[in-house]
Amino acid sequence: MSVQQRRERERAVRHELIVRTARELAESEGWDAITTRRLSERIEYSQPVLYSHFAGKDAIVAAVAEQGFAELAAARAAAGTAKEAVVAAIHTYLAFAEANPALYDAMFVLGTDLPFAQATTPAPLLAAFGQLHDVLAPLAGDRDSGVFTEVWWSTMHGLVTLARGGRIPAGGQEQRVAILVYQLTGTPP
Amino acid sequence: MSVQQRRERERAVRHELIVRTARELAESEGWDAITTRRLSERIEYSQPVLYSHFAGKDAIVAAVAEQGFAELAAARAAAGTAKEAVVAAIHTYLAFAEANPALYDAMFVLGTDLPFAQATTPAPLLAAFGQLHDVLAPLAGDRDSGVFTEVWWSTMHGLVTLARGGRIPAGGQEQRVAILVYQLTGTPP
DNA sequence: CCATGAATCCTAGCATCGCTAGATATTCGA
DNA sequence: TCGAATATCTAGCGATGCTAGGATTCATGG
Repeated sequence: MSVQQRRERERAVRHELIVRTARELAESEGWDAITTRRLSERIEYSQPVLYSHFAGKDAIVAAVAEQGFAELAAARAAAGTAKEAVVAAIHTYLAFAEANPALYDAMFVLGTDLPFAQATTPAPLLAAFGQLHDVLAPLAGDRDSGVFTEVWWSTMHGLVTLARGGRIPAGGQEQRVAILVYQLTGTPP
Repeated sequence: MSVQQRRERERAVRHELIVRTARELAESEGWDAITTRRLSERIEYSQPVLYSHFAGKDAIVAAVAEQGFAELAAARAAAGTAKEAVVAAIHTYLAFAEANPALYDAMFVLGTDLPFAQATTPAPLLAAFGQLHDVLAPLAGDRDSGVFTEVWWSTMHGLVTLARGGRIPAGGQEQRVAILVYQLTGTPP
């Protein structure tokens, strides 16, 4: 039985190698540059090996995305007052997106058929949304805190994607965050 | 000289045919289903004809996007009070995105190398942003109205893309708009 | 009215893509 | 040490965006 265990261990290592390599490659050259051939070359295996681990390229992207959900959930910022918590959460979110653009795309832009807000939604994703909810809920007033969170998440997501696509100047995010905080808390940051 | 004029006219007609067909095809089957072969078959010309009109597939998408900018700018809503104008603008924007998902993607999601907020930015795009700015500026208070507009545009864009990707339930947009209006104007819609 | 030159368009092909079938090499148990 | 099962690779399929070069059409000058 030990043989099989070793093999499963080796498979798991290679599985992780594929995900890590895909992420590194995407982060350095963008998802468009990720082809199964280049990826297989990087991990020093042939193409079909990828398909013994994943159903297809989309599944690899999804695996990278899931890593991202876990990391985003883990990037919990230190919380002081309610307002400080909101400011910290916003900066954490935007910094995460800026530091890991390809990862962010895998999570929130690509693969529009991920199971979100469903029974099969990945736990780390629920955790990440839950953290944002916890921080924003105190500011919701008499409005539904879940919908309230969705709206402000949309704002942050819009800021990230519009800035990344060059639709709004990439440089002015601080000013926008200031307005965001003002709008949320009623006072400047 | 008349011959050349007729030819230019025919070229313009075919140019418009390509853009219109690409848009229809994208709207009915999604941009992923748009290939140069399928597109050329639809217009009943061979593939290379496309390249005599456009530098490549991206340029065709960009041409479709530019149509969208013009239409969005033309979809100016009737304005009453400042608040009514804001509510109308939000609904106009979201309705536009919902009615023309592929067009919206061409405008704001695909082709991240479009010239936005630059000297070469298409005039209809500036017009569309300017209209949004005119509506939102009265609510900006002491904050920069341009940045203020960018933030709320980001919110709407986030609502559109997250809902389209299934990240937030597609059904609850009305509730989110209500919160959006409340947050902007201080009173429920 | 015809031949010539240019403009126009299409056939055929290239490199690359995601993915897969069948052959080959490797490894383990008896 | 040998046979069987497992693991991996080579080779290839259909489809992609895009392009070169030949064929066809067409206006024009004699």
